[in-house]
Amino acid sequence: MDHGTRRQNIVEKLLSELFQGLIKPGERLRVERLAERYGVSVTPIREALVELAGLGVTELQANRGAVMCAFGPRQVREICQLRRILECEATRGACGRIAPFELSTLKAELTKLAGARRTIRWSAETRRLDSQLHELITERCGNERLAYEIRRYAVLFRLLRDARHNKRTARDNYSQMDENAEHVAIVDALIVGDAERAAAAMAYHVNQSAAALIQDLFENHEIEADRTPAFLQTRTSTLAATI
Amino acid sequence: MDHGTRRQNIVEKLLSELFQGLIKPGERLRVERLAERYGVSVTPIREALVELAGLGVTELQANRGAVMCAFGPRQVREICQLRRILECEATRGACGRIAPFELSTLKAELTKLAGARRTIRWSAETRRLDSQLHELITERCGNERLAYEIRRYAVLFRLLRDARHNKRTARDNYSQMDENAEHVAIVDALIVGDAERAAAAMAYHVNQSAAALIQDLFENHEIEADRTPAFLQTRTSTLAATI
DNA sequence: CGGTTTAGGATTGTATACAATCAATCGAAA
DNA sequence: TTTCGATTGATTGTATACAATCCTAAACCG
Repeated sequence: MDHGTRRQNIVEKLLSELFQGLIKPGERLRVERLAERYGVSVTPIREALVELAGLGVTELQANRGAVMCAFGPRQVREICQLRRILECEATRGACGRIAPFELSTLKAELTKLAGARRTIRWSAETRRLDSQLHELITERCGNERLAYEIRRYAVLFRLLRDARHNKRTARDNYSQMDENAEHVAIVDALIVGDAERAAAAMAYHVNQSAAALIQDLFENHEIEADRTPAFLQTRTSTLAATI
Repeated sequence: MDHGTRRQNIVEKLLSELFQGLIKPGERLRVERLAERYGVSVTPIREALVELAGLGVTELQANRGAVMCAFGPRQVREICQLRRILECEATRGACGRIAPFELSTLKAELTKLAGARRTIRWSAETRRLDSQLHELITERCGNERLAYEIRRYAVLFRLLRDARHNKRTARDNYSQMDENAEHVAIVDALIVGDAERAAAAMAYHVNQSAAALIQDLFENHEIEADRTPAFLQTRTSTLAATI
């Protein structure tokens, strides 16, 4: 039935459970237990853990198995920061590599949507155009490897968004700031060929969605002190060791 | 003996062989053959292939195994471009997070080395300080995930440098432009806290080493036309399909 | 009483056996 | 002759059996 796709399925399931808080950071992932939980043997489980380690969400310790890495607001922020770095560079690269025709078509759809009533259909269309814009920029960025890394992170991002969706109540589902305006800003800059402005618009857009993500996923979460203080306070001990 | 580390060993060996041109792009990697070649069973081979797929050097096709991805000047350039993106951002982040004491110590070593005679010992010291600077910036960049990705790419980069070293004749081993000067420029900018100048210096440094790498690895290679032409020439057909 | 050591169980890592899938070839019918 | 389908061989993906390693804890000596 699913012969040949078990590893990928398990990767997605484990990621999803992690993002929903069902697996706690530091928890050991025992292959046998996971195998019986998902109704498969340990082989695809092990391979999934290797893949997850490549994504930086599990740590493989030799002869000691896999443990979940930390996951909280800070980690989400870091994921989004990395996504911002990658997508901004892709936007710069894509500038001048996308036909004006494509851009104007996209812009027309976006502006039409920006003025439309906010229904379920509107929300779905917004997400569709979001994916379309990001994928267009990714595939035209001129650097296959950059595109590959962006897609790797897109998986993480999509599952984070799903986790957010599961957690959210239906109340303010459409109250988010208008993504379409942010998209139009990106497209406008691409149309006139201003790479830096396009990158800046993309940075703003990614930061906005990052903030919304963290807000909804961890709104009742204890505030963690990750505004790192001046280096001298915390680094003194390590300084003595490294110098 | 090497119980628990076989996967990693095989990852490194396969990467090394790829970078030396012993495995051709598009070639299918049959697990059985690799298993007997390396004297292990197929299990660690399979896991290594999963990990390599995460690094973007193999492609896993469901029920059809793994094939080597393309590898040439273009791919090396893309790897280096990504490294530049990551390390530049890390440099920005590390600005203000490294104690002046550490920076001045490092600068003293670098300047001393810049004036020294170019012996084998000089070369080794240069590489040592190169690693030290990059690792310092990486671990202080303030973003654990960014650091993780940089280290992932550092593996690729180290093996590329090794492959270059194997290919190089002994002749002009030290004729490279002075890396130490580039390092001093980075450190200087960090000392005065100018994040953008530090990032620019890092960009220059990474680009220089990328050029040297490509030069030595592919000097007799056919020039490939990857200065992508205006989009309209090659993209016309796909345009019709996607719009 | 404290520290070291050494069985025991639990868990991982590796090898191997088996099932599912794919590609290629052969053959038969249109 | 060409095209469609079945068959077969090769190869992958999965399950399971076994070996190596780690963690715990109790026994043993100082």
